[in-house]
Amino acid sequence: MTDFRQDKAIYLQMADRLCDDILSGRYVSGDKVPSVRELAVTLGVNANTVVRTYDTLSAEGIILTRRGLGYFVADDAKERILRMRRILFMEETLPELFRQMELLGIPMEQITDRWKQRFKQKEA
Amino acid sequence: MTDFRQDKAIYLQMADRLCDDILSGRYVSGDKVPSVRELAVTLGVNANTVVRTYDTLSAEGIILTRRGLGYFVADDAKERILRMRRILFMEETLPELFRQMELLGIPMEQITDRWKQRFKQKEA
Amino acid sequence: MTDFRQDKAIYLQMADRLCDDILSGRYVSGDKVPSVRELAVTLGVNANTVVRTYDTLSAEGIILTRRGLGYFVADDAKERILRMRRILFMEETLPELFRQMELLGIPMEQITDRWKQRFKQKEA
Amino acid sequence: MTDFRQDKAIYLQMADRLCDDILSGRYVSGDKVPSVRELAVTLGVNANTVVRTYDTLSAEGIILTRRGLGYFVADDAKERILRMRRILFMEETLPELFRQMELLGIPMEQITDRWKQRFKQKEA
DNA sequence: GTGGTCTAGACCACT
DNA sequence: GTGGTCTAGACCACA
Repeated sequence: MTDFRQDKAIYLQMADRLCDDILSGRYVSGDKVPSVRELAVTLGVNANTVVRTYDTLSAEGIILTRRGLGYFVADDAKERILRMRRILFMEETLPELFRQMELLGIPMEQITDRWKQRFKQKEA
Repeated sequence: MTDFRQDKAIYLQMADRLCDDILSGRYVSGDKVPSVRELAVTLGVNANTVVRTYDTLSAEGIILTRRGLGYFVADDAKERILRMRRILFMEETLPELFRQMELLGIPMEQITDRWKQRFKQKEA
Repeated sequence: MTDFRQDKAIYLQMADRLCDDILSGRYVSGDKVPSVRELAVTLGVNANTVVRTYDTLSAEGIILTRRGLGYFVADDAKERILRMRRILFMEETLPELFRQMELLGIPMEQITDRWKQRFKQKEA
Repeated sequence: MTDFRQDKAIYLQMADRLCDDILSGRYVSGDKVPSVRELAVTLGVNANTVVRTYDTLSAEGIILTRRGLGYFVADDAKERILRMRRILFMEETLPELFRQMELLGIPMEQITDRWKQRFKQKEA
């Protein structure tokens, strides 16, 4: 059981991670993703949990199943994820961020400062 | 049943909103908050759910109960909330925001632009 | 275990039946559908199987979940089902029907005759 | 891997197609059907899958194997297929069609219209 | 070996 | 009592 947060279902966190991996290029269209049993062992979760993750992603058209062969990254997987995530970011994350900034009295400069700091760290 | 997200417990969302109201000044120290029954009717939720909200906030020292009178906003409520929220913002919200920006390829300029737009709207 | 066909997953057959019931008006928008455990007992299947059925329908926007209360038929459930089914009928069922008719040398008159027979039976 | 539906076993879909070809006259009694390896390459499937298809059709008496020579269409293949398919059509396909028509409110005229359209297209 | 389905049973959170 | 999640383990079909 590797590092999963308590406040969100494991199968959803696994789905999010796979999507992250597709966005970052770790998996590209056509790639085979780990088999259900393999991933279950790797992450120390039950096979059914992996099944649920793959089921979810499959329903969203992000991965495809080929009988007896495994799950594969869909052709337009990255585009689909980007589209969904961008909508989520613009319509949920950002408004909520701004709301918090106003409530907590955090100025935009503080955000941009942190952003630059992060950038410097990455360079180093 | 007014607009609650389904991915988080209603009683926690209600607690969050009450905290928001304290931060925004809608309620100040010493104010009486709505009675359990009243709030239950207003929001269309079960009375038990409201009880749980107030229990949670009580345990955090944000509201206090006076037997037979109701719940009242604690003296240092705003400070307590600010402290907790700021930590949450800096250690959770912001890192996650930056991670998403990098994954989605969203530049900081887009964030600041939106921020300015929001500011203009508020003025108008 | 009441009458389920062998060639299709039980959870999908259950989903189909619920959709049939919505189309036929047995359930209308806002109606509560049987609880997971109740339906499991009624149909003699495992609760997890019912969960899977409801999960699927939920993902398709046909039913909605309210925490601690149950599953309810969505507002536009009937329209959604009709839309999906009609597309399936026109693009899959009908072309396949015609193909079979040609291969088997079955004339349209035979179909219409059967249809009329069915109609008479229903009247009686 | 040419266009196979995912809701039915590939080997069964291949069997169906071969039967279609026999019904349509593409293959007649005594004809040799493609070798396992050839068909496997043509359709991009595993050779084992083709073997399974031919096994199934052999068991149904639709094709016959001659050791060292290959598989050949049986004498009464067409009649056998016609008999099985007609029963299936009348007892399964047609009742289900009618049920769908009633549920979806599709009148028989719409079916006959489409049928005529299809006929015209074929003539042209 | 791969996925797909189902069962049994447990624990949790919410209403 | 309601749904939500997870585990354990089994059996099947497919490649």
